[in-house]
Amino acid sequence: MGRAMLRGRFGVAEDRRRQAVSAARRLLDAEGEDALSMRRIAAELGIRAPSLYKHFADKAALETALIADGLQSLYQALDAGDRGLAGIAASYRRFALAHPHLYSLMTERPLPRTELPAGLEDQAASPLHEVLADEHQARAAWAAAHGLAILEIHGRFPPGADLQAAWDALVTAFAPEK
Amino acid sequence: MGRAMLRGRFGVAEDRRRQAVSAARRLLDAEGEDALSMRRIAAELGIRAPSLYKHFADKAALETALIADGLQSLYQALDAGDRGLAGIAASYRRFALAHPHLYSLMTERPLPRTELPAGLEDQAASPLHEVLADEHQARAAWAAAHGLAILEIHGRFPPGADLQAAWDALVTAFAPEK
DNA sequence: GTCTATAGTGGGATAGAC
DNA sequence: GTCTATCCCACTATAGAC
Repeated sequence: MGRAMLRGRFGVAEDRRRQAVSAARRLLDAEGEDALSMRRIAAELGIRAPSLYKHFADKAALETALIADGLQSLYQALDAGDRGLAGIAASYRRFALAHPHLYSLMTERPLPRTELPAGLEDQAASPLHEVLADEHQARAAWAAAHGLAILEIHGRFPPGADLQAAWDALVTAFAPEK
Repeated sequence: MGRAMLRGRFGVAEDRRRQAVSAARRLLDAEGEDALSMRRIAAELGIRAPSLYKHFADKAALETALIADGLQSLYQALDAGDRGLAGIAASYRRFALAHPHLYSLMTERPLPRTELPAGLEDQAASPLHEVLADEHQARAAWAAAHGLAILEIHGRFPPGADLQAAWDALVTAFAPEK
């Protein structure tokens, strides 16, 4: 039995990729996007930056893996929570606020669609589409949730604003039973 | 009569400030945020980067002036258009898509409230508050408009998606007469 | 108010040895 | 697959002459 099998589904190289993505997520959560340099990520693994290029073509490839990881996590968060519109909204908000820098990285740039695992984007969106069948309504509702989340992350609402009330207003506005 | 009076309301320094902000806006519109360096902005004026520090304390101060200029333009766009919710939405979208990099700069970071002209933020928000009196609804509607605009700017919707239909769904969801 | 010169920082990425 | 050494880049910002 070769070593590869003892390591399970993936070889060493794949492990390093996963480790690098985890390290990048830790850095992002703890220190924000400025900390996301090849040097810092490598240091988290106890190696030097040039070694990362044996596992990722360039920094963009590492970021794409990070975005895919984030989409997976977001889907799990939505899937695990309450299935109604209010529940989805609550899970979405909770995820965004728990990982603000990751959430920004995931949403404030074009999606590298061709580099992502097939179906991942649709999977992450599926809980919302299950409760809002009309695609235009679903897009508007997603945009509204994203807007509230990202504006809250960036501290754009007046200090002391009751944002839960704003989320409630969003849910009411798009409530399917209306 | 001194030279200052011949120049109108502001002196030379103030002119340079305005020129720098205009140059920054041109650069942003034409080449995006990466082009917004002190060197590039100075070059647009035919001077060197260090000279800009006679007019702005640091880069953040220049960016704040740029954001204030953008808020002013946004208000003018909203004020000049149709006053209903649909009209405001249309003007908002048009402004964001006409100046995507400026719009990103204006919204994807905390607002430097204490450094902005007093009342500017409220003025920009006033057209929406005139049509949506409930503050929670107004916040949700603003977030929805921002979400649609910024996601469209970043190319996050599926290619070929009918985004006008999504904006229509937004307006319908928040329509005051409902 | 502009200039030149430069300090100081940090980044992505490659070459080639082991 | 990791290392060291290094390249090349770009940026913000300051000092001091004019």
